[in-house]
Amino acid sequence: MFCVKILLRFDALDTSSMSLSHAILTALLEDDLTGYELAKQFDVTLGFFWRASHQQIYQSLKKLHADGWVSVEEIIQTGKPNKRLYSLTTLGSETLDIWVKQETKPRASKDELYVKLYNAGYSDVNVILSEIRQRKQIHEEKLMLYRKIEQRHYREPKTLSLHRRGIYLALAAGIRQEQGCLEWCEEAIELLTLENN
Amino acid sequence: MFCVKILLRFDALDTSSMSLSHAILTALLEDDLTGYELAKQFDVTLGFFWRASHQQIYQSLKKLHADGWVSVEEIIQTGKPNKRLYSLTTLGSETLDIWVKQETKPRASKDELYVKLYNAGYSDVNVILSEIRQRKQIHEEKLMLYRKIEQRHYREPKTLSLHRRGIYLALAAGIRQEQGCLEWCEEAIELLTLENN
DNA sequence: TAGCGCATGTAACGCGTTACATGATTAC
DNA sequence: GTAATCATGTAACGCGTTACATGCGCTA
Repeated sequence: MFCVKILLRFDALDTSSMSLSHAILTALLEDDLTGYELAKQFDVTLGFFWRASHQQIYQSLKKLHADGWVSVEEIIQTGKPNKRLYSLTTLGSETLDIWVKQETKPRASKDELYVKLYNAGYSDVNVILSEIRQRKQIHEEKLMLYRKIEQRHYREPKTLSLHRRGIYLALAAGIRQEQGCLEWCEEAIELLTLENN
Repeated sequence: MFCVKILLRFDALDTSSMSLSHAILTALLEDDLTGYELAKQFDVTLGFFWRASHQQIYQSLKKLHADGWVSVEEIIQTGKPNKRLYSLTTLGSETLDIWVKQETKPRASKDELYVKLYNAGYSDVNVILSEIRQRKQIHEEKLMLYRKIEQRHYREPKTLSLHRRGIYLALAAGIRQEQGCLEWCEEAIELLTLENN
């Protein structure tokens, strides 16, 4: 008896990962934007949930353009560098739609701080404590920012359009998360400040 | 006028990132383990906060060994493949300690679901909704698991040793997170099920 | 006889970060 | 004179994922 193994490779476009691309396409849904503007956009709204550096964005845009998911218009400027204004193509929005409809598994949020906690008792707790205190402050600041945005633009979520409700929900997730982290920091500080054992 | 640029590169060991390595070292604090056992370990406790596949782990172990942070003992077995049992070296635990004392910025938890929410109003909401419902179930299951562990081993955190308090706090963070996500899912389902607009 | 558990690995490839690079204009 | 803003990029490198590979023993 013998056995023949046949290996066939279908190197299809990997639409499943490449999430930055999809985040960019999403940002382009509402507005045509340049790479520079996208990078700024990612520093605020969308970037709360998906960080990206300008280097990454320019690389992605190049790829998105090569794949025909976005089109470019070069805008000549004087006194400033020229711009490249990107917009969604039909193919692009179709691809985005397909992606939205695909399932995505939640990726375990990796946080080194939790790994560090496993070192309590082996390493100096005060160092970990001071890091948690710092974290607490960060979460407080973020929470305040999110709440401010909520107050300004999303006071009555039920009256919003579907699209704005989606954005509100992303914000709401951020608020809950920061709130939870904040409370955790307080619990952690209390528990680690107790008389040692 | 001219200008001479001198570029010096100090390619020091990058101790700042490489977090999987540190997670492995942390796991080795308590026990000597094989790669296989580590992979299983990462499927439970530590892995709640830092996922890793066996491929990654074997690669990291190789590197950790080359750097002298762990030592190996080959264990000959019959009927099964041999094992390689790893243990922390003095250098390894020192390096770990240095890492713990370094600051780590919280990495924005990337979640594609939030990006997808920005597509509400452009793409089919029902698809997003059903994904949120699925998420809800996942969070419920995780929460139950975490609570079970809490009940079993961490009922009175204040009486625990420092080391166990650290682990409890990691667990507590997990509980809060799942709880928060769960509540968010409920809010989202309610808001997106409303009469469309 | 098919599949799972044990146990270890290699290879390919994409994502993400950091460092480096340019060059004009405007504001302090 | 210094720094920030506008605007675009390249290169190097490590992290993470997926696919592929091996091979014995036990159990349903």
